[in-house]
Amino acid sequence: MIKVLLAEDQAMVRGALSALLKLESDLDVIGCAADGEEAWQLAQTGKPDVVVTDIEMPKLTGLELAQRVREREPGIKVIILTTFARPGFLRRALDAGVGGYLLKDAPAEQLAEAIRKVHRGGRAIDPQLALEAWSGDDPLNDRERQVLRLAGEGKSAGEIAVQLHLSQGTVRNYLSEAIGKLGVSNRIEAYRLARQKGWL
Amino acid sequence: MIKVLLAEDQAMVRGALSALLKLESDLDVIGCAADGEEAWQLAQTGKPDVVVTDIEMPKLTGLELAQRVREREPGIKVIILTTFARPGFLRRALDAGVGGYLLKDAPAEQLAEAIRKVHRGGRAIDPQLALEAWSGDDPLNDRERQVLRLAGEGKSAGEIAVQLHLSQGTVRNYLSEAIGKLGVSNRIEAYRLARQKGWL
DNA sequence: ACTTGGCCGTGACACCTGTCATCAAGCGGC
DNA sequence: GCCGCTTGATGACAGGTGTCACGGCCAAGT
Repeated sequence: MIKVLLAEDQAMVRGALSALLKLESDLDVIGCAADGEEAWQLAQTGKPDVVVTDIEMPKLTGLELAQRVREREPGIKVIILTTFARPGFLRRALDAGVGGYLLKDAPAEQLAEAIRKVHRGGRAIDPQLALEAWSGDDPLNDRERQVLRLAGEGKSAGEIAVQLHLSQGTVRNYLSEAIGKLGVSNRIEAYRLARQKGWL
Repeated sequence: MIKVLLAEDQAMVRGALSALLKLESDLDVIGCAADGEEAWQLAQTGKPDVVVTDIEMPKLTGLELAQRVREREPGIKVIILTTFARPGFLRRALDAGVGGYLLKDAPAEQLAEAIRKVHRGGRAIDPQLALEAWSGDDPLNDRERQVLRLAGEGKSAGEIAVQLHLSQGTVRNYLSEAIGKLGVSNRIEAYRLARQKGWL
């Protein structure tokens, strides 16, 4: 009997996934968490074999959760289950030592399969995504990322400068750098591209 | 026995919701569709009592599907099940005559309940969303929406002008109008706000 | 025929953006 | 020490953006 903990912020999806896994006779859903923090609590008390988690969650993201689990509960495996086919996310997930990375686009049967495979010590990485992951590296540095994030929220160079304690000119330099590196022609496109790639 | 058709583009979620509904003894999931077009085909052949559909789907959105169902298969009820708590979406859904509008944030039990209620001829609208829906009207006209959509993709006034066969100055006027109406200070914020409200 | 209102365009202005060359301070490394 | 490197600042410039006033056109209303 494989003990599974489910972390997913959308209640409807959480309940549905739970129902899905309960159909499998060799899986035991020992808990459901609505955010990363709750998942971490339940992981410590419930001692699941595998944690299935979304990435975008309140309080603690799935990636942060994975990292913490590896550091402090290395016996527990983590599988990321997310909407986002972003190479950057997969990269970071692998860095955090996850056992699996599945997309919500994948057929439902794959989830139980992945849980069994990871529990046996294997890895379950979405195949087409695995290819993409090594196709493009994040060219941005920390400052460029920060600046781009704020620019994407509609902030002007001046506002960004205040927030980051830089001069306005420096902010514009970083933005210009980012725009150049990404091969686009303005901050909006730069933001969209970086976001789509999972680089923010 | 209530016959249910499920339309949802993410396979994992589709399968999970199907598993969830199959736990209910009075519900019969007669089909699952991965896009709006497939859902429409299955709705015609399978004659479900209720269609549960996501909004964002390939080929035909949930809103368009709802409209078509009301026009050509008025006996079939539609329930929208979506991530997006956007007043504009709810408004359009109600205009399309849907029987229910649920959020994926809602507890899983509500789905079966909503299906039963709608099948009995009732309505199942997410309560907090119903309030919001009448709180703010879309102040934008068609041109402003078009221009804002393109601006949000990072296009400059010149590029937008070419695409819409307008002059660059006119495009800037529309953008300025939209920015003013939304009470923000640049096109990026205007785009984000309009998008968040479901007005694009 | 006259007015009203929506749609589109123009021109002018201040300000913001994106680019580039350049400079200064700090920080390991050999 | 001197070197190379990084981080941040500065100033200048062309071009884009946001605002505004104004003018023409056309389809209703009256």
